[in-house]
Amino acid sequence: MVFKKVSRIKIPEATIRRLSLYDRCLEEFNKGGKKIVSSSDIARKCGTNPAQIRKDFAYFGEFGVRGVGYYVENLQEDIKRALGINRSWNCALVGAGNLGFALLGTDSLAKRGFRISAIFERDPILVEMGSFQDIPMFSMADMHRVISEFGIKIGIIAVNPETALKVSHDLIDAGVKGILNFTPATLKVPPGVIMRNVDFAIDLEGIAFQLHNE
Amino acid sequence: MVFKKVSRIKIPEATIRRLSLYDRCLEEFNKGGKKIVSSSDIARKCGTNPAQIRKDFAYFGEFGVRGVGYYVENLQEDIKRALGINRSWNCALVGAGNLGFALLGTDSLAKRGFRISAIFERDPILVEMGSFQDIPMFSMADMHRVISEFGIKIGIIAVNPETALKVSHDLIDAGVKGILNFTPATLKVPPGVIMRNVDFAIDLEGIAFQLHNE
DNA sequence: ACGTGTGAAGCATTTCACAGCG
DNA sequence: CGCTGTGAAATGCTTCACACGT
Repeated sequence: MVFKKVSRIKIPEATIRRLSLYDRCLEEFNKGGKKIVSSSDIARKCGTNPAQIRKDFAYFGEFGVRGVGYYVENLQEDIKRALGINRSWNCALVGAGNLGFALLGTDSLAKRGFRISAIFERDPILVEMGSFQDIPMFSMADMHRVISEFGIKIGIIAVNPETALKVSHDLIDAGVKGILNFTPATLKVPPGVIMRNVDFAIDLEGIAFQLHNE
Repeated sequence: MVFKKVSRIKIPEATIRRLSLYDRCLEEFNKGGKKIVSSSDIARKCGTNPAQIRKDFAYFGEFGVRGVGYYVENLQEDIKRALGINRSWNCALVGAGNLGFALLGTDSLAKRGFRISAIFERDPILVEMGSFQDIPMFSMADMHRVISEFGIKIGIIAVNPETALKVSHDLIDAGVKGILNFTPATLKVPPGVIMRNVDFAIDLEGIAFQLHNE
């Protein structure tokens, strides 16, 4: 197996998203006891085409064996390495409302290597509790100190839209380099900081549009 | 203003997403008392470029006035019409866990014309309550009957991943044509049914990838 | 013989640049 | 004159088809 240096080739955002998907598929193949898969196997399972998959891999190296296929376990390792999730990432959750609890309640983040290691919340009564599920909980005022102390690089904004702008500034001031924003607010970030939005309403609007035009 | 028939021209998914964004921006311009905006105004506010915006509009018609710009209110109407959200859509929420409550607790869906008009939940104790925030709550077994009676066309899956596959089948059987899936399960749908996935972990992996490569 | 890896072709989307119109 | 609307150019992404290695 050969692993390219990612160097200065621009890799399509779509490729990255698909790699995450492939990785999930492989998880299932693995559970099913499959040792070797072909690009067509993966394609069938996750609804892309085989050439796409091989091309996606090719950005990062040669992960397979010609005439044979891909060794499931090796491939998973390679993909994780390519994505940078062959390690654990500490995240800060800002906002302990229903959405925040939903994120804490699912294991799908932890399973993918994202550990929420601090919670920040406005409501003093909640903060009073000190922690939730063994994750320490702080007031908003502690954000700068805690995030730099913990060396947290990823922040998750799950507050109400009005507060989102201030929170994003505070996170960035504290040294966060990547933000996942669950509010519909359009937040601007300085270069060097990555920002990704999750907006249910936009997805629903996409659905509405399709249905609208039969 | 001229409004094209959407006819059989394929409109990029990305254009649809951006239109939703533009609409939000206009909301803010509107609140700020602005009556007329240019494509550059919108571009600045939501981080695209003016040509992109004009091109996006052009798929649907001529929304502006040459030499002048766009009348904010008219433009919003036109965009909503283009997206098919100049009306209200009834949705069914399946799963009344933290995530479900988070969706119910935010007004951002209602503000965009999506009304959750039925909740389905597995836990009998919750179902016993009969309703939540005036929205009737049913057991899973009632899904087929209620959805066809109410004429619901959009379903939101907010259950655990193991249950997601069955729920998707049940929704489709009941006549749902669009599904928003919050689980990481990869669900296949028959032609004629739209499926959109919301997967936080994939977005986080996108962030991790960027950070990983400086 | 088989399935990967990859240049080249094909398609889609974005950006440019300017004509058109108030 | 200014800003939209739009063909044409540029860019980016996906699919094809076949050489290559096992």
